[in-house]
Amino acid sequence: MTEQLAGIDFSAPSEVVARQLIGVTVLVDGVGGRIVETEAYDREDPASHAFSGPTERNEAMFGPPAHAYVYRSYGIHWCLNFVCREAGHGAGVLIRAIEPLYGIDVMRERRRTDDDWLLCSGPGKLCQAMGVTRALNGKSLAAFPFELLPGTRGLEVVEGPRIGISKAMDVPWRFGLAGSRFVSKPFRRSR
DNA sequence: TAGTAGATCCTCT
DNA sequence: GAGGATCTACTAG
Repeated sequence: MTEQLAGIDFSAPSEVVARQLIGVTVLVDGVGGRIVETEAYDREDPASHAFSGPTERNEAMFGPPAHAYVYRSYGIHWCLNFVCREAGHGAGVLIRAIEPLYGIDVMRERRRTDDDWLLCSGPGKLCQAMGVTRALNGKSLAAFPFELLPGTRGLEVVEGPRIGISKAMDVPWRFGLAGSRFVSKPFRRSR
């Protein structure tokens, strides 16, 4: 149905969507770039906001797939998730890093840096650079200001343990574009 | 260069 | 009242 966006089936399990999102270009109001790093979160995942059931904050995560779930982290930063699976499931993919391609000047101004790596190499940074706030929580990824463009197929995707969480750290649900210098932390090259 | 701690505020218990 | 899917600056080696 409409869960297909940029060639991605958002009704698939979060770890599948997280892998497929690598290489896809995401824009917010024309500003953004290519996704180079994601993390998958699922309802049955102790590290996930959805683990303890629906609340006012994570309501969007239990909404329809291919929608945005934006939350505040550590009271300071915003983090952007894409909802997947089906409505009511409570699964999502955290966008951790992108390669800046569009509206770079705008991002540099928002982030107050000329270093492209510092623009979007982390969940909080990319939200600041792209102007993501809670105003976008629950918005459809198929409608303005969001825009998703299909990525290059056949990209090499690497995986590893997730970052910045205190539970289920051994689950390899972090995905990244192999060889990209724009990931927040380098992946340990898997053989 | 790598490691550590503080900032800051919303949400849940 | 406590903790968190982070970022940044500061310190030690």
